Amino acid sequence: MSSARVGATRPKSQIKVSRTGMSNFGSPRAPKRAMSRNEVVVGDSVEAMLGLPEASVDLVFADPPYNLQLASRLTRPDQSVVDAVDDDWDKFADFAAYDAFTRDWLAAARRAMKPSATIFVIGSYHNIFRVGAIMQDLGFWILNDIVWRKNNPMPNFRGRRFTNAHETLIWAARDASARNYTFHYEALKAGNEDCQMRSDWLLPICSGGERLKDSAGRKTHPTQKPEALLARIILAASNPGDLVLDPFFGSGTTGAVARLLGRDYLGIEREQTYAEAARARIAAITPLPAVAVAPAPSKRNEPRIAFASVVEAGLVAPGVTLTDAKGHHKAVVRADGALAIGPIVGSIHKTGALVQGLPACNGWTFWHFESGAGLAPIDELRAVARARLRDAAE
Amino acid sequence: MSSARVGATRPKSQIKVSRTGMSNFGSPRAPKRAMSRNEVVVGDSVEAMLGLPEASVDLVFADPPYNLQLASRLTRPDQSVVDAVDDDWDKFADFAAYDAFTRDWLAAARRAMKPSATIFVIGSYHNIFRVGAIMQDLGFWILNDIVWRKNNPMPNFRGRRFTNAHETLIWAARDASARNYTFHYEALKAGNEDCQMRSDWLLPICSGGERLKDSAGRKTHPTQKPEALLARIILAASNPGDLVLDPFFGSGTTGAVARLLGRDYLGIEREQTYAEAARARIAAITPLPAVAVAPAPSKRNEPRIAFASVVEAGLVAPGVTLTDAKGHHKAVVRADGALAIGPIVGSIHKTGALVQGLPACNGWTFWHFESGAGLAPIDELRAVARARLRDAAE
DNA sequence: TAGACGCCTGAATCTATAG
DNA sequence: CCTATAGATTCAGGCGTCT
Repeated sequence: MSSARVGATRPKSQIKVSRTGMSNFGSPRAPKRAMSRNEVVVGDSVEAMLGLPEASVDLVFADPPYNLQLASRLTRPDQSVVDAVDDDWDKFADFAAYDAFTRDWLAAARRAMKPSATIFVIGSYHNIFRVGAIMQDLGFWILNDIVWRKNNPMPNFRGRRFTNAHETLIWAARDASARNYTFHYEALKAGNEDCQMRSDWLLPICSGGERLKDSAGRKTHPTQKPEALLARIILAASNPGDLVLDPFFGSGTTGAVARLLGRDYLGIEREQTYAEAARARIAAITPLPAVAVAPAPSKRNEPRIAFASVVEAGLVAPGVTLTDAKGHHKAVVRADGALAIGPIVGSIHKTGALVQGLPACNGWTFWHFESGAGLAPIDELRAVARARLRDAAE
Repeated sequence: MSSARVGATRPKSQIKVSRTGMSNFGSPRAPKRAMSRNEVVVGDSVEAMLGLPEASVDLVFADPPYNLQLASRLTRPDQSVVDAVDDDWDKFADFAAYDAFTRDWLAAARRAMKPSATIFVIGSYHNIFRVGAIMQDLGFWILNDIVWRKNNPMPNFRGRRFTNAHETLIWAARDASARNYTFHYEALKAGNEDCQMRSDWLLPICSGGERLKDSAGRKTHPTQKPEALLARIILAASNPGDLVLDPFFGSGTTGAVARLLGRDYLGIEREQTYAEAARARIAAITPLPAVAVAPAPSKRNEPRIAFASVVEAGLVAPGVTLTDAKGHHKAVVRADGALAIGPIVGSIHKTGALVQGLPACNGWTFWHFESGAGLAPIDELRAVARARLRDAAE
């Protein structure tokens, strides 16, 4: 079981952290080396991703430069100066240059993704529309756009716009045909008052003790993302032991949360200073015990059981009459696992659909048997069969 | 005053509603005719917009086809069929065709916009990224992206994605240099618990009595937008008497709300059926009285008053000493309306900035005078001067 | 020690007008 | 176009200090 790889089985001292920069990453023509995990590579994102084996990554989180195009300085009403993102890495000559940059890194990320992998890209209105269009052009299949609503955003100081109170994430599969991507629907629902998790997430910005600062108290990275955001992403769309790639690693939130949650990570960061801060940050993380991060069991992942095997196992005898919950419809269990309604014979699903006049029906929940304590769905018999299957496997 | 044009001054019988289709709208070479208002034009959006005078529109709301790319029909868990958008107007051969369509209508809309006009475009993840990128390419300047959070979205029936619980609006000015666009910041703030309006709006979807239905109970239009959404947009970004253009008029929500709020509208709609439903809907609207829709007064729009004129009016005598709210700093009023601090002479703003060591200062709120009932800001004297100005004008 | 109070800060495309 | 100047403009939360 993959979650056995986390926690106590992977003591801190065995975490390999490369201090050699990007020496292992050459041009695309360089021989492919074995997959490296749990490293922070210092270097260019595109080059580094092209050095990875194709189809080797389970999940990508990317927080690319936003291309903010800030013209002048901004002061608060009290005349204090807003510490804006004016770093060189956020400067692009024009939209064409930003688009070319975006196409390059997205194509390289897509190449490294397994066919079942998905990608999350975060951005603001300055860049997210270009990013999304290019993703569609490259063949990514958008699954959702997600809104990170900030409960404590910076206000609009001039009163000329709406408070910019959110950022946007695009969640996409590698291809339109991908049907086997990881999405822990049930776990998210269980953790959300038993309601489906929506596309709008309310989370505070990264501040307080979580925010990395240097010895002088200045923030280490201007755009550090909150761990809660990464935790939701990683829990939703990956399994323990999966490899999470972050091509714009920055302060390393992705790596810190991946390690906490028993996932492997691979970070790429151009700035040596950020990479070093990220390594130290991640090294200080104690992974959660495996039991805390094991994927919740979900109906979808349960082994499939034929009704025939329920009959074969003696859990219900051939000849027994099943009914719907209200006893309106009746059908007889056949020895081959089909049901008979008079001359009509069909699966539990087909017969259930037939008597209701519907195109489809889940027979496991529609048909009931007399359990001794009243009517019960035959799904309960399936649960017993599954439990026996598990016992036999151990 | 422009708001005098609304309400009782414009009785229902005078609303001109064209029943002649797009006969007045020819090729761009056709002679420009007088601006038409409060009409629903049946025809192609691009052609109709190119027939409008340049720079004639104050606000654009556009709800273009979303290019949903639905592959097959979707059923709910109870097997009922979801009534999806599968109309011909939402079918495009590929992204290139959708992009070309989008460029055309956005360029035509931009041409019709006054330099001070703004545009709202609504979409979902299927199309909004392409729309936003093309808007930037055409020279629109994005002011905000706005998230319409639905408190009652359709659930995700397959449990393979997050509930798609929002749609995205892009709010943009015609040009990056536009500084004089309409934005009723104070009114929005006053209606939002005295907090600035954020970029995430929580509104229910259009249902119940608001939803247009035909005699058989089928919804008239598959994507009718809620009036509350349009009301917020129109109230935020237009003034009474302004012209609001909607190139994809559909069921006419834009027109109905514009008429209610004392704005003029111009709707363009390709389908005769929708246009007729929209006309009937709008005709049934009674505009609100002018006083209900008059723009709230804002400090920004008050006439400018020089401190010299406050002195000349005898509201404060030369030689009087002003202080800040805590009495730490002192300055003497000069006969010419400047302040003196020892040998230093400057405006109320410059001297206020100087004593605080700040680059700027609002002298009206910084400097105080002895009012008899304690210290009061000289802004109160300005208010008196303004009131006298108003009285004199009447 | 708990609460009051003030200071600081966050991915920001953040003014209007006169001359 | 430009420059100079008037003057309008912020919310939530963390943290340190004071009472």
